[in-house]
Amino acid sequence: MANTSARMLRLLSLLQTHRYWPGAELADRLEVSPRTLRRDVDRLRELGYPVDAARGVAGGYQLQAGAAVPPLLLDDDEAVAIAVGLRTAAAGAVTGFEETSVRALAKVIQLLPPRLRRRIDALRAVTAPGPLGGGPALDATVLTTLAMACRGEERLRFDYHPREGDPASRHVEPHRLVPIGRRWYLMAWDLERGDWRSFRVDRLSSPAMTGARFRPREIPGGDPAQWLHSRLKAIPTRYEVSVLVDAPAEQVRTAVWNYGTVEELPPGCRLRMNVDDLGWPAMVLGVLGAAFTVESPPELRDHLRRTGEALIAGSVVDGSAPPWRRSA
Amino acid sequence: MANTSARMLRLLSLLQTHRYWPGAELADRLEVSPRTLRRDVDRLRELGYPVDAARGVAGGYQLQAGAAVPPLLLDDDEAVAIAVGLRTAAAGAVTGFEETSVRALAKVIQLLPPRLRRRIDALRAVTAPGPLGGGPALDATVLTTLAMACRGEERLRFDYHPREGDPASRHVEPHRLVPIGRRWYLMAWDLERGDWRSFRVDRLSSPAMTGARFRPREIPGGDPAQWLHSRLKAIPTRYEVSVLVDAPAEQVRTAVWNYGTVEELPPGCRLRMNVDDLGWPAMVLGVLGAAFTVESPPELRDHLRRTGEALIAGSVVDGSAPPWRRSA
DNA sequence: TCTTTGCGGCCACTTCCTGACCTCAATCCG
DNA sequence: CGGATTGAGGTCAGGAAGTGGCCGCAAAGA
Repeated sequence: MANTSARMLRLLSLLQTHRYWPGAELADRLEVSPRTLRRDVDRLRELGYPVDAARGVAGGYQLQAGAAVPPLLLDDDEAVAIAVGLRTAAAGAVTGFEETSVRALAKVIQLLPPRLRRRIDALRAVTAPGPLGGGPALDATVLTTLAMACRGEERLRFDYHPREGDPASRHVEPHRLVPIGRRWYLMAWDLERGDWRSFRVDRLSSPAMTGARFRPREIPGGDPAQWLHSRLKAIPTRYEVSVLVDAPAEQVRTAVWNYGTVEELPPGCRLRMNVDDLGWPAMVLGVLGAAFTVESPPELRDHLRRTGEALIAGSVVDGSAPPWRRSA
Repeated sequence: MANTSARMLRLLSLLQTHRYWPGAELADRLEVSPRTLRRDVDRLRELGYPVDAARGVAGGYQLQAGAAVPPLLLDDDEAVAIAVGLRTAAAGAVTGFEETSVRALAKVIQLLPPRLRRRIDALRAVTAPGPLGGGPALDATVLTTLAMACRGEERLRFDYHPREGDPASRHVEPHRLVPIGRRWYLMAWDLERGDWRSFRVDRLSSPAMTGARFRPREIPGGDPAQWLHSRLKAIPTRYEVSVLVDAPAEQVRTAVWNYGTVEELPPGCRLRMNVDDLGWPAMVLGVLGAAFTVESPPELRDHLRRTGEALIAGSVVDGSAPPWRRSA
């Protein structure tokens, strides 16, 4: 603790917390003379972290924004908040940030003390917001374990429940984690099969890093995202939704988030979505409040009619017991 | 750059990135002898950051999780991802983390270089997820400016558009930022009126820190959240929704997020929400797919009927032009 | 078994850190 | 305007600490 480096870190930490610190107080906290404090501040400035100083009564030091990101010195709550925020972003709350968020999350998680990790894991699954249960539930712990294994180039064992067939244990060299649509895929070299495989993260459970490290192999084709895309084209979704909507494309785009594609078709637009569950498109259409026509699939028509009837039924004025009680 | 402190930070940074570093390479990068590197690693360990070392061929150093959060050394992308994630969490994506997230966000934002801040601000408004336009649009830049002013104890000017009356400029000493329900409120001492006031953040625009610092006053009653709550009770929402739902309380609770309260009423439950817009409760009811009865308000019945009819209308099979084209 | 790679003691040399003292400069207050 | 407060920074001497080179040792893996 008597170290200079340690003191500099503490100083940085102090400067990151409150905001204006009188020199005397800083010197006191760091247990050095004011002269040395001034030198420390100078050192920080030389390192590229601009420290602002105000003179006169109620003067003090303050860390400002500089050219580089200074080392963030976080307390527990802040670290947890950051991890939680990243996890949400990774789960798709912010379009386009899934991958970067997972990378940053892996870094943060890896450095976090176990007790904080537990606090974060306590908020178990993070569902992508929006679908209200329509999206696949994503176990954030699984996701971060995978990300850490990719980063650390560590072999991985997990149970995998394929679309068809029985669950089985796998042993792989994990390479990349790729978000496509609202899902995450793990690209890995399957050690038992001796070939590249992609795994849907939500079908994967109890991943465990084995501790064995490996040298990354060449990824076929170079671009993993593209490779995955080409593989996934073959996999069908349950419903291909196509709806003509009488609303500006922009409005529809906002409502569907990035769950579907919107095609301008003045004065309205065509909305296409690939989903396994019809609840989400129904909700979007209901909220839009615009006229629309279903092109496909027929099942969506049924679903909409049923939802519509349910809404109307519930809106009936009825002073007696609710219908679901009467029928019971 | 020839400094020990700087080198330690660089070492920490390196150890935070890849994962396993051969000692020779680290020594090379830091431009010191291997012996000194070993000493640096020791120093890190003494500071409480556990560095794992593996011997033998393909050995190396690796930073592990320790008792404390080590200084996070982030690159640009990671910093942006963190800020974006925090912003989303602050906007209410994760229940219960709004306040902590905003605090952490203020800290991060304050330290971020302007170019990164611009990248973050480019993703303008973050709407609370869920309502799909139903919640108030929150300008994240405004929110962080307020948080920074609170933290830095700097006076603030902004334009405020009250619920009733004309917009006017305000000059305040900002004290706390409090999330209540889905909204943010700023507690501040109004300098012109010489009294405590609360401001709804989404009614507030172009905030600017004046640079003048102030000494925080005593907050009346001590607990700001409570004080605000008592103030807000008086303010009515437009609709008080109450619906009996034939579904387990737990399921309903998941669907409404924290927009309303759910009261067990076996075999179903009663859902209460206070909203300004009926779209959100309608959506929840539609997605639930359970039978329900509206208790109040009457407007919700109309709204549901109209939505239901719209859904049914759109589900009609019709090979020709869509209805909204025929009528045009 | 042999090689690779980290561990850490020892030593001499050099660097830089520290606290004390001083003068100066900006800011705020009355 | 003058005095008080608070930061800036030069200089100096003593001492603490960092450094590289050397060594033998201990794991881990082929």
